[in-house]
Amino acid sequence: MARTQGSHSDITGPRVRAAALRLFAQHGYAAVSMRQIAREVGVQVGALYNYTPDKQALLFSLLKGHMDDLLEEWQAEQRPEASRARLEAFVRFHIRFNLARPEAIFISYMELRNLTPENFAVIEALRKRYEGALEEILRDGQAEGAFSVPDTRLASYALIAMLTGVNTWYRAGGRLSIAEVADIYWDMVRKAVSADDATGAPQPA
Amino acid sequence: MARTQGSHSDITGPRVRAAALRLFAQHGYAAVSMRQIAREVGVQVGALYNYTPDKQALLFSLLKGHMDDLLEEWQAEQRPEASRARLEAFVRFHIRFNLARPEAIFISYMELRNLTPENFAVIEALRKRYEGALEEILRDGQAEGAFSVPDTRLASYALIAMLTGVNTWYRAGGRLSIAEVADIYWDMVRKAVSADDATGAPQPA
DNA sequence: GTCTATATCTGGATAGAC
DNA sequence: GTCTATCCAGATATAGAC
Repeated sequence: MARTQGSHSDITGPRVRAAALRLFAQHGYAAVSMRQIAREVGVQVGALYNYTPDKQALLFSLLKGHMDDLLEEWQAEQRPEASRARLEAFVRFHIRFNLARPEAIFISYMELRNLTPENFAVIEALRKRYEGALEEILRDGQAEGAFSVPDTRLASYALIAMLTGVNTWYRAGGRLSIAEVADIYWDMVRKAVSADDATGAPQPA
Repeated sequence: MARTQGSHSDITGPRVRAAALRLFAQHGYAAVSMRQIAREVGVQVGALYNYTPDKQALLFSLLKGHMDDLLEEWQAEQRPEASRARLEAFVRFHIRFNLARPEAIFISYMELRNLTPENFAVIEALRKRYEGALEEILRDGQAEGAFSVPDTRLASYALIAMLTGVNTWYRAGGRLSIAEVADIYWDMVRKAVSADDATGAPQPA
């Protein structure tokens, strides 16, 4: 910081992205100025334009990189398994992945409307691909009779929302480890998609 | 629109709030200018300041009014019933209430960080009161043996997130009515909090 | 690659006439 | 209560020296 001259292209680029990610997550894209980002990096504002053509491209690059990571890591997780095991893997992967990068997750949900229409379409397509993976698991399990999920589309929306919600309250160093949280959520998911005999009827106390 | 003079305090006030709600929901608080709001209402910018001391107060007023409505309507819904019936009432109320005012719900989640710390504390306290109502239902049901929810705090977060997520995909005039959506979500919630015998063991196909 | 300086624009908010 | 005009701060982005 407070450096006044010199060339550091190798490290400045990542620092610009890191600063933008942090500031966008904290204050919101529209509320963050290029001056703020420059100050955080420790350069003058003009220098930022060596690394991004404009502010919009910076946001898009962060979101695109995040979605690419997500799809790549989920691909690497794939095993040929029964639906129930695949669903459990999805639940645990989603929670673990999201909690490892809360800022990227946050801007991925909050800043979609600040993308240009073209950029939005790209991100949206990737998001649908990921969420489609969950729906496919539910469809397969329903077909096999492992789950009782009459509307797999709605169920996939419901489960994604529930799992993603972990990021709104989880704080590292709290009462529960990530694995414990995943255990509890998996238990709820497992029951939510299961067949039971209590439909409508009151349960025995 | 395009009107150039005259006094309309009785109607301009609500129109300012309506325009702000719509624009904040669509573009985000930070991205919307007072000039845009004025244009939407059909007045000049200076006139807005007859109805709000500043832009921040306008946002706070919208969020506060929304939370007051929410808590008031939920109170009116209360009946002395068994936990299971109270949970069902919560699920149906939450979905119905949220789908009736998507813009207010949207800014209530997206614009919290654009409140001043004092204003944020007020809204946050009201939100906690509402979410606490759900947790209380879960605690009661757990104590009565009607539910199997080891961690009522986490379960309340999970269910709230799942239910609130409806607003991200539901569109009026689509395949399902609000009541049908509520039926499907209630079915998942009911199972998620129920006791079952499949813990860990694979189910018969 | 970074700096300083600047062009150009838009923002929130206010003053005073009507 | 609304309008017009304006202040002033801050925004994105660029130009040209080093």
